[in-house]
Amino acid sequence: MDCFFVSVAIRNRPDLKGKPVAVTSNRGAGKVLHRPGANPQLERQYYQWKQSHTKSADEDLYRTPSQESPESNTSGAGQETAAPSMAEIASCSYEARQAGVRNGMFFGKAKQLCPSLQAVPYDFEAYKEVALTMYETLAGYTHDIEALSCDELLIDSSALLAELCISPEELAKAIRADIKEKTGCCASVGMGSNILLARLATRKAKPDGQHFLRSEDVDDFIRDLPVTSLPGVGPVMSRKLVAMGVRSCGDLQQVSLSQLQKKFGPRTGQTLFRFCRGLDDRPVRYEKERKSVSADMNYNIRFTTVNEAECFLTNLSMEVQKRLQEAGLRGRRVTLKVMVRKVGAPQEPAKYGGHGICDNLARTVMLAQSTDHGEVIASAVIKLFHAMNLQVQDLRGVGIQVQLLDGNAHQDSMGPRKRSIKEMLLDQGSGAKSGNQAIADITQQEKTSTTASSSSFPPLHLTLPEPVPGTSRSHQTCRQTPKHSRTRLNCSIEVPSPSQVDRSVLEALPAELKEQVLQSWTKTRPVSPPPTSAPALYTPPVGTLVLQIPNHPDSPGIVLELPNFSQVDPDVFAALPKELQEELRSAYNRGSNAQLPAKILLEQKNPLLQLKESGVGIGRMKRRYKRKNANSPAKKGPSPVKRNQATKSPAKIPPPSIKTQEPLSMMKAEICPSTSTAKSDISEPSSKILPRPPPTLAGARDLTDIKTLLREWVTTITEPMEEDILQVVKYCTDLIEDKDLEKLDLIIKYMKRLMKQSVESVWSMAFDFVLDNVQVVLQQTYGSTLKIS
DNA sequence: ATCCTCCCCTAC
DNA sequence: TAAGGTAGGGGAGGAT
Ligand SMILES: [Mg+2]
Ligand SMILES: [Mg+2]
Ligand SMILES: [Mg+2]
Repeated sequence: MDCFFVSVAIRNRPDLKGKPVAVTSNRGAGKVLHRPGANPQLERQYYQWKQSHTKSADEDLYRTPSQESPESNTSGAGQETAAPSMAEIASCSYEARQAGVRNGMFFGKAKQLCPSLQAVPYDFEAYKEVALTMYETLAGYTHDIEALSCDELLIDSSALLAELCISPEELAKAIRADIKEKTGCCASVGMGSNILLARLATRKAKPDGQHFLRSEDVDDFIRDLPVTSLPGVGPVMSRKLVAMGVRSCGDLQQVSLSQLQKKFGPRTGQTLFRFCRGLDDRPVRYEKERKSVSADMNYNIRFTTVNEAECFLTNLSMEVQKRLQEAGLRGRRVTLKVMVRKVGAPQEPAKYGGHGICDNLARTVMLAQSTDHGEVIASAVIKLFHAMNLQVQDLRGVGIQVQLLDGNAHQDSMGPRKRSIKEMLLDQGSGAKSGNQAIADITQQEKTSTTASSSSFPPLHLTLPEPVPGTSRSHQTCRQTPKHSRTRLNCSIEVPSPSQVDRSVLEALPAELKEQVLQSWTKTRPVSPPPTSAPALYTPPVGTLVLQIPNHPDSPGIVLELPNFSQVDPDVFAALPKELQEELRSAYNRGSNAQLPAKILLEQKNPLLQLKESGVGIGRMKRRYKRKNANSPAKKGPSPVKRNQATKSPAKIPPPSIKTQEPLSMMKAEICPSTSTAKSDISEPSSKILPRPPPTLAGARDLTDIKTLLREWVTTITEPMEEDILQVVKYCTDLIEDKDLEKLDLIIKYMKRLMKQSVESVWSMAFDFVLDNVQVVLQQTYGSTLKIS
């Protein structure tokens, strides 16, 4: 479904139809008050730099469609008061796309591209209603449905087509008309003989269309598709493929299976090999067992004390408890995932409350038995949290996951009752795969007026299909068993009584829930159950759609597991890599994720040591890198920045003194109580008032020292680490703040000489990165930039 | 070999 | 201000 949110939003806004529209939290102008010191370019350029320098040799290269558009406005500089809004666009209309607007784009930038862009707010209740109506409508045709998201689903239509004796096109047409009538939104339908082809066809069908990709046309169709069209091929794999000279599916067909498997692993290699030929034997899975339940919050995470963090973890655990219980699940494995401000990244990212540039870490623990209790989860994650030894004030995101869910867990014995039934069915279904079935992938798009009342069920004459998909056999067999056997199957999962059939089925807006979780930790009220706001209506199991079968009002009904809503239109992420979202997840964090050696644990418990190290902000991290590198085939030499810091003795606890004595300079804010010491005097907010010592880079302050450091850095290392580059940027911008432009100028020039003449082009790019950021800050601060000869 | 853990990547 | 969520697949590398 593209622009689902927009389609829903303009259902009742005929004035907006045909206009560029975006769903976003920013209302209107696309400008916000400028926050001094915010440097929106840093994160963007960091990402771009990363992207280009990981792109291996090939340069010119393929860029994924829709990924590029000229932007880079360094503007916004002149205006003291207004900065472009960094609210993300969750969904935008096709008219907006025409102007270059993309899902995931910042609203401020979108406004520049498309000044007439209209912002409309989220409306989760309406999404629920439309999604529900759409599923209800389709369930009137068949139950051979796999729900992919609130706006997208698969239908195994083989049985239905056989039964109705109509063509796929006719079916698609009928379905689309029906959905449009009932929801006021348009749906697109793609059809093919397997899931892959149906999906590819859907892409072609959009917007507001349908396409049947016939088997005999597949070869010609697929040959010229970019590899990114294939499911499972995103930006990273695309780059890897491009590096091998593979850009299109046709190119990919030329690569041998063994080569693909060698490069991407046995499973992924095989999938690539098959997909690029249009082959796919995955069955449509009517019931998928959920494998994990989780809750994450990666914005507005700012803690100053361990207690706050623990409190938040507790509340988040309660949220997970709630989701587990709503789903009727329990799990035995708990994972804590955190985002931690990357060393060298700004304390506050340009985006308000955003997580900025981070490292991701995750730790997992096995429970004695499965649980759905928030307290148990909380105690587990708090232990994990302490084992991670983080600086609480650098925490930027937290997530808790529960896995190995009851009923899913056992591979062999027990648990499988539900499973084996399903697999039996699926086996039969997939056995029929070879047949002529069509799988439809429904997509909703546009919206007109009428809102379908979700109450009245269509007295459809369409007969329900056989419970078992596909098999061309048995016309009669199925005829008798239809809904009944399927219903029984579903009953084994969860059948709320038919009375609640109507709404409140899909999950509530996560944002609201999170808001409360956030509120509650603020109040440092440790145990109180999370204020389940709006406990208003009774809610049947989350994500479950209960449907009454048309001509059988007294049947128990069927249950479709619907995917949860996330906060954004599912399409957002398709266009997202360009924006900051993906930057976070992308790869660069090798090495920083290693488990902390026991020794570090000791250090952390020593407040004195901790203080010193955190004063510079990189000591602790550096040691981690170092140690990791020592164990694994090191690719890069140690960074002089590191070495200067504290890494002298690789294995021993470093003498607490060494380099760290004076320069507690630039990262005042980091000089905070240690993480693990439960109590420690707090001295932070006052830091702004203190006179600021001159900026330093890894402890070096004098020009000569800086130069020496830089020279050592560039000459002894083949590939700079991101965090070191960020350190340099930080240092340079500190110089600007310190008004020491003369020094800045000298250093920039020195760096240019060093880095631009390096044989490694990475260094040249690193310089560009640094310079770009320096210029942006200069522009913002002084309205002009540095001239570099 | 097979598992387990810690990721990364991708879809929506 | 902004509200950057949720889930699954699978690879790398170590443990068994
Ligand atoms: Mg979609
Ligand atoms: Mg937004
Ligand atoms: Mg793809």
